[in-house]
Amino acid sequence: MTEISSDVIRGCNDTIILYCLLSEPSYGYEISKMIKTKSEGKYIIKETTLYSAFSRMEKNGYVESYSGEAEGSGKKRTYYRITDEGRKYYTEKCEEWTLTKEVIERFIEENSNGNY
Amino acid sequence: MTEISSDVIRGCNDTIILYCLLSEPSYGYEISKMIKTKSEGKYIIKETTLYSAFSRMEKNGYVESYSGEAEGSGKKRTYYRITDEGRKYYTEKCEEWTLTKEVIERFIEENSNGNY
DNA sequence: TATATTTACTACGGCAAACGTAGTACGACA
DNA sequence: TGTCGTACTACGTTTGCCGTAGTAAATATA
Repeated sequence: MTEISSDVIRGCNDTIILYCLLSEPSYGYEISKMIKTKSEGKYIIKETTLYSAFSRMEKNGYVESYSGEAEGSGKKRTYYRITDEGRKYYTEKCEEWTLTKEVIERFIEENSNGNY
Repeated sequence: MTEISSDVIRGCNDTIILYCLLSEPSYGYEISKMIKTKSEGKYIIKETTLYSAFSRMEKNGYVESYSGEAEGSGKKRTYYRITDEGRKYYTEKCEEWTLTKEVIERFIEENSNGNY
């Protein structure tokens, strides 16, 4: 069975993560669940990929981290909040995706299984 | 102005190049022209990217090279021909693209310029 | 005729994102 | 008591893209 291409997704992990932060701050584990759910189990982001994306994006000013705690317990988590720069970056990435996708599709031939 | 994402294209260069070889063998310079034309100038593949893709794909058995000469002159060129394995690989890559694209698009928000 | 541009590559090294492996630590559950 | 889920961190490898540079022949331009 065909699987997600990690080489294509490579250029989109930042976009995917930022999407998950658009409405409210979140943290690693929750985001990985969101991605799994939203993709209907088709894409499961690797932990190392996720956390390295966080630190890269924080360095670039697209997200900000703060320490919060899980409800009930006093356990700490690192939350991430998207910045204005991050929103701008997300928008640009979406435009870039649309353009790139259109170009790539000129070189893609859908198989004609669907012929009838 | 928005440009092609080389991080997204990264996973697709092999597919793009193989597409150019589907109908007949070709060589580096011609393929780079084909890509530029077919993408309406939006994607210009780097020479190093192209030639390293050739050697990688030849190593993997997706293309075969042979020495031919340009019409008129006795100048030599290296032509590439897609193999059966290469065609299979191309088909798989297309399926993978379609699946990956569908997943990514769940995390993309088109800007609403087009609202009317 | 001299020079620049186009054609057609090869070699080498660097970079960045993804990923494999491993390890830590705490809480819940059985 | 031990396993599973949660919530990470550290470290090193791989892979594909790309910058720079160089070669060389053919063709266009001055």
